[in-house]
Amino acid sequence: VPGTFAKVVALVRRIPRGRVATYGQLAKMVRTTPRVVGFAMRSPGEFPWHRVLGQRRRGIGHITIGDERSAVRQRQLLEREGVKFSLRGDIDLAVFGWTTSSAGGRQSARRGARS
DNA sequence: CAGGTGACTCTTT
DNA sequence: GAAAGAGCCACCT
Repeated sequence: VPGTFAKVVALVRRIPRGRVATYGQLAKMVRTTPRVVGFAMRSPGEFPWHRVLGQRRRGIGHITIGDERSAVRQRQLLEREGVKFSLRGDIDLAVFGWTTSSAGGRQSARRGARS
C-alpha cells in the first residue's frame, strides 16, 4: 500500500505544466500536514516538485525552500513553464494555482497561463 | 518502541 | 507588518 509520501508524489505528478499547488493545499488533499508534504518532496524519482510552493498569504504563493540553489532552480523551471513572479517573488494563485475537481478534472480558467 | 527531524502554516506579539 | 512560537505527523534511527 502506498505510504503518505507516495500519495503526495502521485498527486504532485498530476499538477499540469504552468500550474502550481501549495504545501497546505496538497496536505489537505491527502489528509496530512504541510510539513509532511514538504518532507515528501525529498523523495527520489522524477516528478514536478518545483510546482509546489509555500503560501505567503491567502491567494499568494512563494518559493519557501531553504537551499538557495534549489530555490533558483525552482524559479527557473516555473518561469520556463510560463509562471510569472512578482517583483517580490510572489505568485498569484488565482492565476497559476492548481484547482482540481476530482470528477471531471476540470481546471479553473487559466488566465495568463501559457500553454 | 521512543524520540528527533523537517521543501510548512497559523496565531500571536 | 515583520518576527517568533507552537502545532503538525510520517519517516528514520
